[in-house]
Amino acid sequence: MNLPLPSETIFHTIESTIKAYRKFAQKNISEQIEDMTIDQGMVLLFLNEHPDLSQKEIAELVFKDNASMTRMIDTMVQKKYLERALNPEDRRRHKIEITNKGKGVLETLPPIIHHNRNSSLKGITKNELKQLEIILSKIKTNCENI
Amino acid sequence: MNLPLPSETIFHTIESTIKAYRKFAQKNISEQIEDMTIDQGMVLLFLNEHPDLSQKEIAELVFKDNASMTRMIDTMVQKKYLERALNPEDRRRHKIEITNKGKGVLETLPPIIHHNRNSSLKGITKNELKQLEIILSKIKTNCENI
DNA sequence: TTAAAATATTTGATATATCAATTATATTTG
DNA sequence: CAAATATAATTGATATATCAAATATTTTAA
Repeated sequence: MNLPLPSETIFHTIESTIKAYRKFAQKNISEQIEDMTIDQGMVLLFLNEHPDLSQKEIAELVFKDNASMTRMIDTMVQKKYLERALNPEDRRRHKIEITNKGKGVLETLPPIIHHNRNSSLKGITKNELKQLEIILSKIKTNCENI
Repeated sequence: MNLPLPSETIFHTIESTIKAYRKFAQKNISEQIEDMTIDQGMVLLFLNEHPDLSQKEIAELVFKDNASMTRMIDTMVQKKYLERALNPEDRRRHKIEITNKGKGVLETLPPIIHHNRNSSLKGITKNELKQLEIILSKIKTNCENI
């Protein structure tokens, strides 16, 4: 069969790139904010912009499943970044509210993230980014429509 | 600050692509092999090609840390895909051996993986793949050298 | 309008991720 | 050589991933 090893494929490159970015980004966040993961930070950013998101919707935005999101929000509630309130409009959903501590993080986080994105994309042209987007989207579409 | 939401960045695209591929690949594997994850399959492929790999080396190849690899191999030993033997050359390392059951998987797995890679890359030119590789490597390098 | 189906969330079980500390063995250095 | 250092693997603690099943509520349909 002579199948190339996983380490010789583009999927390995994709995976190693996103892991390198996550590690880099996490390091820069941890230097300034105690006890805050990238994913928790993203949850805060999304909720800040779209306060009516349900857990399920947040889960999709950060690529988690519902069960993981339940537990992630449990943790963030424990750490006082979030509070769960009932949603009178639909009592199956919870309204997730950002606490003052969470709002504090939302002051500190954006410049860090801005720096993370900028420095990891340094030297990459607008056109390259566009190409990257196009090619990756093709792969994604292939995986989803077969 | 007006920071774009994570969902509007290239990192989101990268992440969603690799997740889509993993989901697609896992589905195709699960249809034919009971109880086998992509990562476990990769461990088998690497060990088959390079039988002297240490746990630490395997861990790097599949992007896990040592602790995860210890437990992953525990699981694969329990499921009879692998056996741990002592390595007389260096008794800190274990020699990981593939069982007959593991060898059976190595017959079934390669055509599935070949199909996964081929169909997810359908319609993508050699040149596009090369571009993808180049651009991602730049991002990775940026993340690792700052 | 009530029964059935759908939806959002939670929980349980098991695997994996991650960090720090520990153990066993090898290597280096004074 | 003996002590210090380095390396490979394990373990403990906690968080997250994933699937399946359960719960609560809402929507749909007979």
